[in-house]
Amino acid sequence: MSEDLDAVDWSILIELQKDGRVPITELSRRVRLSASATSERVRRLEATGVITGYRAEVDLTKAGFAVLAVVRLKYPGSRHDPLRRLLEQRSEILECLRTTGDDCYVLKVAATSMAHLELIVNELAAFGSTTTNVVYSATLPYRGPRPTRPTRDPSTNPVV
Amino acid sequence: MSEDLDAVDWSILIELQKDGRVPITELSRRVRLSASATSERVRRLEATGVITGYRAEVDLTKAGFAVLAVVRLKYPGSRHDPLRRLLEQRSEILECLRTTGDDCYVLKVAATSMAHLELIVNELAAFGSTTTNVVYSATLPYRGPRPTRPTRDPSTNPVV
DNA sequence: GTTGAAACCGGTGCATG
DNA sequence: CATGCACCGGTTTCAAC
Repeated sequence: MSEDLDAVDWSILIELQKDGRVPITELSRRVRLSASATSERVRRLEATGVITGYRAEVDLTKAGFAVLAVVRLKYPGSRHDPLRRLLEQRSEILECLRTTGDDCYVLKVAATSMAHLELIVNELAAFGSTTTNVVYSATLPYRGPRPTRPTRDPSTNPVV
Repeated sequence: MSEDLDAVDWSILIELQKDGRVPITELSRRVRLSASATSERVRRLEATGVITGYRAEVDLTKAGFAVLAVVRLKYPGSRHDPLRRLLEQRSEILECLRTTGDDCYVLKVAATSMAHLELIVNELAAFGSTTTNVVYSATLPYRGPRPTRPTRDPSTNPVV
């Protein structure tokens, strides 16, 4: 399920997450590797699915979405198809995570106005009770994963 | 604050959000525009900040993060600097949104194991009470914004 | 893993309509 | 905004080490 990544692989991932369009020649300089070796590493990261793709990042406000909200949905039923259909139709729903806990789903919703947000939340409320938090600002905008130094915490005991 | 985007601009944004590396020539075919006009549009979207950048997308599981969680933080104090410092240090925290409501912050945390997650949550708990939901799966993985047809909902009244 | 050289695209700039 | 062309930079592939 998970791939073995060495320090160089991580360097490459960090650079490509910062700028998905750096030329291989420039990337190879930054990771201190030859262009051909760098190229091969990137090809491998793509082939093994570590890199799932390259995307342009769009500023929500500039694109007309003045309101961002996190909506939690408590979904009593077990029939999840109707919700899936709503996710398809409603492009304002940017992300939907199924989670443990009382709230089965956590959604990220972009709206052009509070009235617009109300509309979406109304549609979601048809499925269960919702809790909405409007986002003031991204204290930390989404960033991709970075390597972890192996940690050993003495206060934490094994599960079994 | 927000830029005026016509249908062609949105076509371009949709394509570049799907594949941030499509050649201009291919992109121009998809949006049915000449290469030079397409190039100029893209340049403008970048210059006005609608497109904030291009990023490689990394699969969390393949990168060794078996556990993803949404952590909400109820932060009683008003001194937010210590939290900012933690966000800097802890690369496992992928995103942090400041929101309205009882929970001041919503964070996305990637961990290699439940023990690892516990470690991070312990650190966050130093700031306030936390609520953690572990993610089963992304019912809808993050997707960027798409255009909205102007909606007029009769059941919704103006704010003032 | 490195280096170097070739062939191939793709992007940019410009002129024209 | 479309078309065509020349120029240049980056990529890919291949060799040899």
